[in-house]
Amino acid sequence: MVRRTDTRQRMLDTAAGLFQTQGYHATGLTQLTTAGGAPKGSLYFHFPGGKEQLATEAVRLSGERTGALLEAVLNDAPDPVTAVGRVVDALGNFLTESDFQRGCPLATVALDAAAASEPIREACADGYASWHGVLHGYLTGQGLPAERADELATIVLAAIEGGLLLARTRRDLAPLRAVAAHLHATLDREFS
Amino acid sequence: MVRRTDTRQRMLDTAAGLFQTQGYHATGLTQLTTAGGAPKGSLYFHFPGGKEQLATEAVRLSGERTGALLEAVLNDAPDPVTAVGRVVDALGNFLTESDFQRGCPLATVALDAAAASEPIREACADGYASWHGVLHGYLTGQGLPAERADELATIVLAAIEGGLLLARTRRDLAPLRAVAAHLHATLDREFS
DNA sequence: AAGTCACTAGACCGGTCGTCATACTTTGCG
DNA sequence: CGCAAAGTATGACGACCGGTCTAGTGACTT
Repeated sequence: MVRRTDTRQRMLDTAAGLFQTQGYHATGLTQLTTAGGAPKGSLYFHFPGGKEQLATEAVRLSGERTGALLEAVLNDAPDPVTAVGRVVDALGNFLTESDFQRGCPLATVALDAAAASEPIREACADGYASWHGVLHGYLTGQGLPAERADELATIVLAAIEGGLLLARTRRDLAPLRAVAAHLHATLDREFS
Repeated sequence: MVRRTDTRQRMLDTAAGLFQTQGYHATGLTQLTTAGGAPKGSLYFHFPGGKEQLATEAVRLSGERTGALLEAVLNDAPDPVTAVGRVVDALGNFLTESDFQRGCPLATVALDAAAASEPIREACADGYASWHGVLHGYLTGQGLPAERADELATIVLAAIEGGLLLARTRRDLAPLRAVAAHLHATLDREFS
């Protein structure tokens, strides 16, 4: 099929952004289409499954992009401690730059659509799983046994997610900084 | 003013439950009122501020209840390690009992209403702050210096929140268990 | 010129939140 | 006791916005 415009991709981009900050139910189709400069009718051509399909694909997109970014930052750092430090720093910057609107790309949708749509919930779960995979791969590459890397990856992910949630809600980076310090100490001990 | 019925309280109760599992925007007024057995008109008698006021008060209620529960569990335990372990166990039970619907009482609303309503966001932030205060008080009572207790309380909170988020999304207690193990080790080292 | 296909506009119906006039119940007081 | 006043309950109503989809436009092919 020859695509003549980039409408579909633009829709996904804006959808990913809006869903990240507002969640699934708070984001209306009108907002999605006008913000993306696309006509309302086009949505059902590109996404026959409607809003749910759009959200599912947007979530998958966010998950992949963030996963790739995570991998890049990790591989670019000299050691695990600075690697994770840089990841948290970057997330903190996203938060402040967006006036505490842009936290985790998946969390908001994950929570408010979990009860409503199984496909969306799955997409979020897959996203988290892929991030976990990236962390796991990195940690084993650093010499950790698979089992320990698994656990540690989960802890890093959970701590960061919790830190983002608290920081966004309190409009204050302090929780994220505390998490960063703790992860620093934890990884320091792990790779002594 | 003398209150003659319990309608208001019932509304708050059901609202707290629905908002916890579905979030703010996903929960309609119709659902709120029918689930609470009260007609729509009564809502605006008891909560002139409408849905937003109801949500704000429901969030405050959830925050206080959970804070009290947290305090009770902590004070009932023989030492910090088992104390935090019991908290995580309890949360895990809530999750499984509710088929992974009931995670953190605040997180869902915190994320999906943060961008839409400042009063609700504040109520969530206050809730988290109070939980942090409970943890902080407990840790200083166990002999930790105030500054360290502050940081550790944040870490415990963030890790648990992240664990709940991941566990709910993946419909799997594993992340929560990893968090529990990690907090166990961390506290063990702290109170060696 | 006719046909095909990517794409779009706007109408549709159902549900949203919020309001209101009305009805019922309890309280205070003569 | 009885009546007025305040407190509380009710659900029909309206303006509006939600997501959905059909009927249509217009560019490209053959």
